[in-house]
Amino acid sequence: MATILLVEDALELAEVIARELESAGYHVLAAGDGLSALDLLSKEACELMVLDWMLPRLDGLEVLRQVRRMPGPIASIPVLMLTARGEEMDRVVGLEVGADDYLTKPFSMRELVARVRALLRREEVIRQTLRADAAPQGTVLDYGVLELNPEAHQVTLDGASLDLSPTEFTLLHLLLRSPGRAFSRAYLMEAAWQEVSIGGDRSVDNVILRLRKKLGTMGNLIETVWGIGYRLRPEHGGAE
Amino acid sequence: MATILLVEDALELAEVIARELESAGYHVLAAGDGLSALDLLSKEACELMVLDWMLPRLDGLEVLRQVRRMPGPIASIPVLMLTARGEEMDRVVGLEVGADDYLTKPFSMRELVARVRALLRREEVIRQTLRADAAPQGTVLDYGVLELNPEAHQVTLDGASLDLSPTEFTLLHLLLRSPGRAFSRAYLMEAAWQEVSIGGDRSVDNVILRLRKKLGTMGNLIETVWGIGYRLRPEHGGAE
DNA sequence: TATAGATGTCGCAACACTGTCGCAGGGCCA
DNA sequence: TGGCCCTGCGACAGTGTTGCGACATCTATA
Repeated sequence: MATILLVEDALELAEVIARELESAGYHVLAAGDGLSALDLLSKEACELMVLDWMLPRLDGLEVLRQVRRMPGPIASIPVLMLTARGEEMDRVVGLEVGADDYLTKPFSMRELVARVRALLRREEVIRQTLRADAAPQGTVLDYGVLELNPEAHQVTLDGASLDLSPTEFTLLHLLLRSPGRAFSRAYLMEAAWQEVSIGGDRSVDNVILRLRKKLGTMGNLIETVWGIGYRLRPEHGGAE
Repeated sequence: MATILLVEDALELAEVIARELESAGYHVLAAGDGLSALDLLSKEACELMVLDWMLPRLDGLEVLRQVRRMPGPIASIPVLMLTARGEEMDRVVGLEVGADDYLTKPFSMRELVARVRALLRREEVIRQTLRADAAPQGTVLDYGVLELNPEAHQVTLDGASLDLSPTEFTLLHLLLRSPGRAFSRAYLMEAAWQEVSIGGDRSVDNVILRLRKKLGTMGNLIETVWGIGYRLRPEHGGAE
């Protein structure tokens, strides 16, 4: 699981947050001030930083600045800022230095975890996008009797042309690029809709439903991963 | 490597972005306001523009408008717009003015780079395809009962000569060169009109409409790809 | 300058797409 | 086993897209 660097000087709050994140399945490193945060960051591999605005020795803003100036990929680590005051000024400054998201105290642990999860997910979407981008775009994807041609924007099933709507096409394309991999609804939402999902992810369900219907007997190619989302049935020898 | 024009008035953010883009291998030019952006753009060769929505002197929207009105190919430069979370600028508004993508602050640097790369890549693909499509082709194209002779600038349907207007001819020629490939309206616009489409792509519709009409019963050779554009029905054994 | 053909724009109607809802069925955990 | 949550699925309404005729504009030509 992902490692999160928590930078918070208020000990009690730090403990609560750490516990919460850990029970959400993350590995948490904690720092009580800015300097040790920077120190830790340069030594340990972290995927995300939760950073309090007010810190002893080196405040959050300054930490953020320095992080962004660090060499290597660590400089672009996603940062979730915690700020006590909701004053507009603070936000603007924070954002301009390059925080990825912010949360104003007081906040619920539920919300914190949600934001963290969202940030990490977005990061994953980005990584995938970059990878997909490196591959030739117009590649025809083959998957048993299914064939998807991005250039012609067309899908054929067993040679017969399938008439898919844009959304259906995008989603199938996504699934087809990583057969066997399970995608969460939220992930699919962000990747195919380019939007942050705010609840109501039944839209994804519906597209899947329609896709399955159009696939007819091949509808079972799309498997449901209970409690998670969907995936394309891993392709194994001639099981058609 | 590609040159990117960064237009952002918040200095710190601009620096962070510039550093990030540069370490991603791009050459970055920076402007702090709209006027200097336009100035720079007309003097230097840039492949992409990252444009903040809120700018002193001339806001992003206006800059974009003027850019799109500039003479020459520079008008079609890909633009990635930056907006703050508060300023409700939807995809809709952005796309209406002709932004190719947009990002809402706060965003991660990784995401920015990902988008930039995606835009440049898309542009590159389009350029290549356009070049290929523009290559002189003297070959007579056959497509079932349709025959197009570029030299004679003539089309015959079932042996009978078809009277096409120049635009209609160009468009049909384009479609005919890649049967089955789906063309977006924007692409057709660029290819046949040598113009950047800024909305109003109903012109394409109309040419298609007229083409279909002239093709008579064969009008259904040109298929509509919903939400995308048009394509010539792939030619394959009597699947009518 | 008048005319005809070519081409872009507009508006309306038809249609496709998509998100939401409610209900039913089934898996998961205590 | 019972309750709860998740998923499947049909229906429906709002929205966006396309087809198409009508009209305005532009251009070349006599």
